Amino acid sequence: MEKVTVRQLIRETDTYDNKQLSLSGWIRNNRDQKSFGFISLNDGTHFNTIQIVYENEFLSNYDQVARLGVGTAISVTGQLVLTPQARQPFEIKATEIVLEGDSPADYPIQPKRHSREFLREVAHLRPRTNLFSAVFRIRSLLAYAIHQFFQDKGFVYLHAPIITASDTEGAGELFRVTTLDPTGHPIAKGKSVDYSADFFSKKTNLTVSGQLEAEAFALAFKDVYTFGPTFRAENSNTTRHAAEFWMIEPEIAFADLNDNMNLAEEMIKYLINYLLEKANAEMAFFNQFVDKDLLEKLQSIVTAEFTRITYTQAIEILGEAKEKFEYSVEWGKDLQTEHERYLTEKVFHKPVFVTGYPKGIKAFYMRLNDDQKTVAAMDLLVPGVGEIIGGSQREERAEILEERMAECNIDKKDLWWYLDLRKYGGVKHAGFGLGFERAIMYLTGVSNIRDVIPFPRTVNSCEF
RNA sequence: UCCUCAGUAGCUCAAUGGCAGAGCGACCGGCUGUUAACCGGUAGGUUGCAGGUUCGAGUCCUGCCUGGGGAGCCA
Repeated sequence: MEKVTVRQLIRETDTYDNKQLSLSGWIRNNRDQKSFGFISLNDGTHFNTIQIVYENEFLSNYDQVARLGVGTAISVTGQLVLTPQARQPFEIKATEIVLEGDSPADYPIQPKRHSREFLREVAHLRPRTNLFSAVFRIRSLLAYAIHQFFQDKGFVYLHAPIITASDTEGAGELFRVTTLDPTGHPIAKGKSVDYSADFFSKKTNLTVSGQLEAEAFALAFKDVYTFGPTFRAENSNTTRHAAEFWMIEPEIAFADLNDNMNLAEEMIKYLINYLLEKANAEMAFFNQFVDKDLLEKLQSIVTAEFTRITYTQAIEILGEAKEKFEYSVEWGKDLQTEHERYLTEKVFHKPVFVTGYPKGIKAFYMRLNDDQKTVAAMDLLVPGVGEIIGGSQREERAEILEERMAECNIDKKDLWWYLDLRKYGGVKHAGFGLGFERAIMYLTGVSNIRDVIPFPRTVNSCEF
């Protein structure tokens, strides 16, 4: 007897027509009648379920099977029969159904609509629902697509360190990493902490970005990317922030801001095309139940050229807008969420790159423009999510970089190795960071970051 | 951290200050092709917690807890 998966049956239905086969999975729904019944079975290999038909006549344990509830694991032996006139293209006529793992009546997932909030409380069971089955298969596919995109271009994949000693970027609060015992010596109340006694003999933290290390590798391999977890201990309670999230950070040498934007745009389009091609069932589901305009929106982006404007132009557009903003628009101030969303959703209706931000609101490593006032930064704003990518051309001129570090109160000694990169064969280079979860949100229409991370870590929440 | 809304059966939600309810799920029964089936019945409650006002509080007041949404910060 051939063991098959739902995925095989759906993809190669014809080759299994009328064949005897066996498969195993979990019951999504069981509808019994007097002498026959129907089970919707999902085995995890495909988004869709398949229908198992069972009849009293052929099953010795009909009464037992008829009582099996949602979530029960079973193995089925039977024959595949085409049913072109029914709602499903084929079904399995069971000759044997074996109980593998019972699921009692208090199983929390029911064949009905649940709130996302409730499902977060049962994060260990929610991947068995349609929505989360689709989300997490997309997450897996997207990770693969990202590797394929960069690997096809010859980029080298860099594993940036998770534990670092550099907290220079100022990107929010850090998670301290220490082996010191907080209940005793040498952390005494009211005294400063002696980190020389700590594991690394210095203050260390979980990384907030792999960018600085990626720059080092870009100046050896030319084109590199990181793809790994990053951490922020920021007390932010929004649908777009998590304490632990993944970032993709390509870094390209002998390249400027335009090359950087071209890469970002090409990557976004590649990812959309990849999903439209490889995740039909899931994307159709999102389009039907999560965001009715999703497919239309994504398809239009694949063919559209992303808008590119400067920060100064953005300020002008916002200044002339009839919209009333809560925060004032003024050159030198950072764009607020409401401004970003207005630009991408109301003015351009597609992704927008904003470049050339004032140096005062951007990080020290971004390359100073000739006007001495702005830096070669870029943010990619997309409808629905806001900022999805932040990047820049890096400052490759050692003197100017040191000046900027001084302005930003960064000690040269802490980043001696970063300055070395300018000293020895330093060239112009650029890179950007893409929030992996934000990309998933954008591509699926799911609006809460807690619903695209398998077991999300947010403020006050680290169950599972 | 700030603003705001909410918390009632396992879930999704009702209930003018006056008998705490429905749908789904569960359980029992019915049904010869169901599609989150359908039909009949049964069980299921410390109304988030602690106080207060009132003849009477799910409902009003105070404090706390938890969650959602928005903002800041950012990816």
